Amino acid sequence: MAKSAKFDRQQVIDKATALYWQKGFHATSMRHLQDIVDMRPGSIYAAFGSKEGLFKETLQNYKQAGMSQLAECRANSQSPITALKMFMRKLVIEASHDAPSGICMLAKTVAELTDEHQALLNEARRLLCEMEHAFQQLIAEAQELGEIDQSKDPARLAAHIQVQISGLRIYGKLHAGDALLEATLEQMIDDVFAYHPFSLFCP
Amino acid sequence: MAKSAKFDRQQVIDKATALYWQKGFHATSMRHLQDIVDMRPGSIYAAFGSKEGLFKETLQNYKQAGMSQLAECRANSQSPITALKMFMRKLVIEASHDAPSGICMLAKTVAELTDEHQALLNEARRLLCEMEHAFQQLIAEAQELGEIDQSKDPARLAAHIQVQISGLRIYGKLHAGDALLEATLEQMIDDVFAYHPFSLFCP
DNA sequence: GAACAAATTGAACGATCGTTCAATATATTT
DNA sequence: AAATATATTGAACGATCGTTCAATTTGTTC
Repeated sequence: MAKSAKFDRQQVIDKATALYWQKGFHATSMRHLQDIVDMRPGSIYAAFGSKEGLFKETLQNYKQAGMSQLAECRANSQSPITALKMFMRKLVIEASHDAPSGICMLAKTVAELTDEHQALLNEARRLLCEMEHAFQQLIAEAQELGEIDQSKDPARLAAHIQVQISGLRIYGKLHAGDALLEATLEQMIDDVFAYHPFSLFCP
Repeated sequence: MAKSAKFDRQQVIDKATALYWQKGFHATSMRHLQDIVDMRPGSIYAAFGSKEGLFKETLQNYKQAGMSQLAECRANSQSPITALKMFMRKLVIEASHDAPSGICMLAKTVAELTDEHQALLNEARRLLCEMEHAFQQLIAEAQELGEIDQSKDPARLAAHIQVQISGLRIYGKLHAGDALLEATLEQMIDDVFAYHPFSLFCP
């Protein structure tokens, strides 16, 4: 045995996640990263391998945080649909003020990267698909509880949620600052669950 | 008088648009741009001022092309709703194979940029809002024709379209390569107009 | 065809990029 | 306390970044 690393790996990844999330992969420099996490280049490269390696870990960290939030919403809700709605509100409305970027980090990465960084692009895709799958499970649970028609395809509904979240978050950054933005977003989120394909009463 | 520029400005802007659209603002280098448009740095800077200046022109060019496409859809359709649906299909489905990026260049720019490039970010916002306004006009026309309930707010419906387009295009790049992707996208576009808030029959 | 004006060229600028590595510091083990 | 092993440091690397500008080319005017 010899000395062990003195930095807190999770804290470093959290700080790196915030910076990457805010600026995107290409606009984030290793210099800036070094300042934010207060480590010298050698230490960072020893711990994470490369700019891409660190980015990949932040993507996974971001997804894990999202999963935790979703689980927390479920724990604090009586029904899976209420949980999903609460989760959407957190992402779309709260995140539009506080978060490093109004946009989902995974969606932003999918939008930013090209074949030139296939590995990272695929990782972001994979993680976002896992989020979609978590939505699907929540929807299946809602079907068992009779909150959603059993005949509907949970994968379809999960895809619908995915589309709404991405679209609403882009829309939120597009109209950031507008007086009526929050009310509009609230309304649109409510509508997602009040009408097709989620409503029991509307075909 | 003296000699006039020998390059075709529109051709140059078109090529620059494609590159910026594909790679994003930060990942596009002036070197690469020089190769693509076959001009030396001095000429580019004389004509466009800076990397940001050229990017701004490509944003405007991209929006103009989008407006033309929308007008073409309207000209080839009997109803404004059909035109809107045709436009969405072009953007979401065709663009997912051919286009430099599956994502709308304006939405991608809104997602990518931060306060650090306020001017460009605001320009992308402004242009995307103009697209939204064009949707709104088409929707108002549909209301006059009785295709949509007069009581509904055209701005609301236009916002809904904006959200769907952004969301679907992200979703398309997320699931690029999936066998059933196209069918899913087709279905989702049809559903946008078959149910709330567009349908006459569903509340 | 000489004089002029604008367009084009390409070498070069300083700054910053991601990354490396020999030197040094510091825990743990013997 | 000496030996060992790993972590940390920070200067430095070559490459590339966006941009500039003196020199040159080229078309127009007189």
